[in-house]
Amino acid sequence: MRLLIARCSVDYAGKLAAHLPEANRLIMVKADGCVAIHADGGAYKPLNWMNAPNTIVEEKDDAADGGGHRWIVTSPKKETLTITLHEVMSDVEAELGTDPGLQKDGVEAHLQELLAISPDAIEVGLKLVRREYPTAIGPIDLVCRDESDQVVAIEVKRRGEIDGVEQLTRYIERLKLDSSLGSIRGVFVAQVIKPQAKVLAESRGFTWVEVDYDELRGMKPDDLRLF
Amino acid sequence: MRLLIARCSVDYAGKLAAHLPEANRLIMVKADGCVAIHADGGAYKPLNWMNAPNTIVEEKDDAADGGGHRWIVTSPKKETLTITLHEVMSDVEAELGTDPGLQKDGVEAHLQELLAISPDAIEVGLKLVRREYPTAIGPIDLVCRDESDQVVAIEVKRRGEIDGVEQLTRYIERLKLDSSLGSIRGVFVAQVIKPQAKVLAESRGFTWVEVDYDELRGMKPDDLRLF
DNA sequence: TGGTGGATTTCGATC
DNA sequence: GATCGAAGTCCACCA
Repeated sequence: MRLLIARCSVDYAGKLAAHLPEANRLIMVKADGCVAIHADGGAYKPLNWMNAPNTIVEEKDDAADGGGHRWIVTSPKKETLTITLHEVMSDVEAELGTDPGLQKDGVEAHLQELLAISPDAIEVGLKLVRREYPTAIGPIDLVCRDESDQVVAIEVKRRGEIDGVEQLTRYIERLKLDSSLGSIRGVFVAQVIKPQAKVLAESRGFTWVEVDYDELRGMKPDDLRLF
Repeated sequence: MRLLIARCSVDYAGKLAAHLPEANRLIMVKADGCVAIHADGGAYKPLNWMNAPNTIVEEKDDAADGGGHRWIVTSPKKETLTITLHEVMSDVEAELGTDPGLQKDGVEAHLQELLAISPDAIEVGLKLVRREYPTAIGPIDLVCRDESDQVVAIEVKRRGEIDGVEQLTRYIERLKLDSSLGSIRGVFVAQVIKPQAKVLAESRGFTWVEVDYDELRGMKPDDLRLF
């Protein structure tokens, strides 16, 4: 990884066109050839970047002031990032090696897994029929039967938004084509559900449930915990 | 901005739980207090991060090997990032100042603007009735009338995906409540439309059109160009 | 390799 | 401050 702190200006031409006026910034070049240009603020997203694979050409540029030079980064997809270096304040290079990677716990997949084990957390008496129930337009997160044996289609999200309700709507629509299942109802489950999504769910005749991940995890055997 | 290259291990507890085993990485601390931990590859997204605002506490940690120390980053929202530094290979600090920011050209707003000027690019004979046509569930990008004077509702996206078709569906549904408009049809317009979105659009009775941004821009007066 | 859906999405506009 | 939609989204999974 190479880290350059420099006064620079930048032009990008590719999926759109973008320009950065001259200012002090960090230019990060990773081992895989990807380039990112960071300002001193604004979350983790760089102002401008080029993903790998890239070819980076460094050229002396007499036109640039301060005897500067210029980096031209090009990707196979006709994208170009042009970095004009006006003044380099720092230039550090380091070999980091490959990263063992990130272990995660608490994403949607885990939530779905926990709910498959404990459907009671959604609604008392619910029994799992199938997880990832296949349909022509994609799998339904959970399909259960309630105490009165009615089929219940369940869409699980970490954060419940309007898209999730639309998704559930399409699934239910699809399930209803299969007359052998009897009448079907939908439940929208998430850790947090936005008000608009609640309203849309209700207007579609679905119920919604907000569940607590830590409580759910407390319900399951410890050996399923990652750490 | 402070840039630390170090052998470190990291734990995050917040919206989820995550762990990074010991390895060499870049730790970036920006002026606004946000922290990002980068590996030497993998686009611009860091392995782990904490957005501003944060408080960073550095503590000597006799438990850590190599006489290392530990950074504890906490946000007001009960998130915690714990960075254990085993060995610091480089430590650079620089004042970058505020950034003038990025100028963009070619985003959805520009596409919509261009299509409002040249609806012919969508379909010959189309005439604009209104841009951002208001409805109770949000504005319709473009409402036009075709050569036979039928009302045409148009949803514009940079990239056409299934969500955009759903959006158009809701708008048309809404417009049909207003009987004064007569019969209405929908057109889905984007620079690129995914196959699934094409199929869904057709099944909803909409037509779809892929338009070329550069060609469109060629049609409009030069003074509207940013650069 | 391309399509699809999730994300600690981030970011900006608008209410 | 909450909400909503766009994004050069990134990313993993799966066909």
